[in-house]
Amino acid sequence: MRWSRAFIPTLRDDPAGAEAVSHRLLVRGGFIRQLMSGSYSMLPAGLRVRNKVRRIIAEEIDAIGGQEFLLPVLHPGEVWQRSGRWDLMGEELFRLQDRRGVDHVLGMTHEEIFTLIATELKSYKQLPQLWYHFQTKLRDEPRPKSGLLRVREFVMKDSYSFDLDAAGQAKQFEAHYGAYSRIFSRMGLETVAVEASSGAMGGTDSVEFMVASPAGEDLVARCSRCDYAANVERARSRIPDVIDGDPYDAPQRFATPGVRTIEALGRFDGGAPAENQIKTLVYLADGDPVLVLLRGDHPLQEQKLTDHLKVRALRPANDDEIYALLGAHAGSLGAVGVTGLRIIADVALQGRTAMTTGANEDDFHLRGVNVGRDIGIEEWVDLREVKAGEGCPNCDGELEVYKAIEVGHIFKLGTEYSEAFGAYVLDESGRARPIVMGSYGIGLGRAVAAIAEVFHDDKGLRWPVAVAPWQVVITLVKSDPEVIAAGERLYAELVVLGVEVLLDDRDERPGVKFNDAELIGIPYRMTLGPRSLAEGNVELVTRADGATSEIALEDVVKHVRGLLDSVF
RNA sequence: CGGGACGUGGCGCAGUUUGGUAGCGCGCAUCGUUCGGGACGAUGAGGUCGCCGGUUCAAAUCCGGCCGUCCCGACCA
Repeated sequence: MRWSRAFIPTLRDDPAGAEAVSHRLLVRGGFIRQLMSGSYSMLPAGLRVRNKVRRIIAEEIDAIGGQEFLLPVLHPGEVWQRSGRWDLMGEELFRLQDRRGVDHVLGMTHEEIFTLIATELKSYKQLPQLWYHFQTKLRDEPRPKSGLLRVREFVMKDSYSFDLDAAGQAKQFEAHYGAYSRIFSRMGLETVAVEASSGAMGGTDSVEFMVASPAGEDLVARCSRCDYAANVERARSRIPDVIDGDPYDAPQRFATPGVRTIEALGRFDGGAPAENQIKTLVYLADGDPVLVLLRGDHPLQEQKLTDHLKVRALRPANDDEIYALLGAHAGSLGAVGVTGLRIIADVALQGRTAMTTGANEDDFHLRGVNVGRDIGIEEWVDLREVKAGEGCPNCDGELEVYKAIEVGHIFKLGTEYSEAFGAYVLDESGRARPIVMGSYGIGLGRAVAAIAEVFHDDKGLRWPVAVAPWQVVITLVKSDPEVIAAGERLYAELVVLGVEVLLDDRDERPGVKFNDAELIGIPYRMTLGPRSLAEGNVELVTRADGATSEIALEDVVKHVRGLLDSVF
């Protein structure tokens, strides 16, 4: 491609308001343009990168037995009603009606439609199956952000596995685990596979592939010693026991004027340190009130609570709702003597005695509370959000916590969808069995953005060769006929070799060309000008490290073959 | 949905407080000089000032409503 004919609209200034580095650089480098909130056009350079990512994914999924499909984006609403997700998905699901007033859905994922096709499987002899497609997903995100990292419309590779039993499903899950590791490593991304919450996908087990990045929206807890890693939505940790004071015969009420916070009660004369307090939170789970108890210094991990309750909408109760339920305001709440309300406690409170908590009367607290004796706790659940520095649950190492981008997510779905749609096969004994499913997703745009988040410097992007829009740029430093001729010869040689080359034949000053090449991040630049030409050389500059060398023109082909060996 | 900010040539911004013929930088076009690290000069093209309504002799500027975008939070495979 000749740069003078290519549409690569680079910009000198950052786009207004853009926060994520990848977003700024992808816009400035002429890879993407925003159409509206959470919706982006791919420009030629951007599409070239995305297609590289797409091909890597397709190769690796094909390698584990995948067959490519293409399913529609427009779905009948009835299908989503049958799976139950018409109600479950809430406002994130785009819905519309056709001219006859029939409900439709814009697909946010394709479990339903693939399962519908899987109803044609009739025998265990047809299993296992692994089906996938690359298709646009639409999600009415409440807040799209960070450029391509969180959007309302994006293309995802989603695959679906179909097996006779859990053992077969586990095998396909493992195969995906391996394929995903290879996919991300081929893109240059270092990923950590973490235990994750399955959220609205349902199912039993799920693993996310995470790329450490300050632009990430997830928090990963990872052991520095063993291989334990989990999304904080799921992560557990080991914490030291607290030695409780002498038990009381019964809780003792005392006045705490003006004390409204855990911290204030810690400082209050006659109060208690945070780890000796019980924090009482009131939540509404699909409208039903729930009391949630944690140690005073422990934050609630809301996703853990959502997962435990298996509800759609969870939110903290507001002041009025709290007062109506407990007769006191936040800051003086407690669960002692409360009946008729669902009470869920974090496991760190198990066996604790001589605790202090609110008395459900403003400006009063209780001390000497024995958790097991004085509170009617029905459910003990791990609800605490782990902190960096706490102990690994699996070894004596320590956890670190860092931000990460979720670039892939694999799920064990079980038989939820196959049962809903009647996807059954007959087994060897002639018995009908629901197909055991898995689903596995990678968002193309998010992967591109994640790579950009990792591979950039103050000059712009530095694509790994495997995903670069072009592998080599030939920069003609002067528009002399000899230079142009030499450049075109070199260009032709490389094209024949199968190299993706951009020939910068623009009538621009060298500085502009160098800066643009660095901004869009082409891995190798060959500079050709009168100076090098006189010596029969080209200058080769590696974008990643700035390394510069002179190469004899006749050796270039051989040299490039060596450089790009890995992608040929 | 709560909080905050913004909307002015393709891009980045000033001008709004105090109403009076719309400006700057980059980019773009033509010519000339330059040109191995974002050149310089000259000339020029390009704007419904987000939209609708109101106030006024007069609105980018004041008032009301709406729309859009971004950031923080809530939310979210």
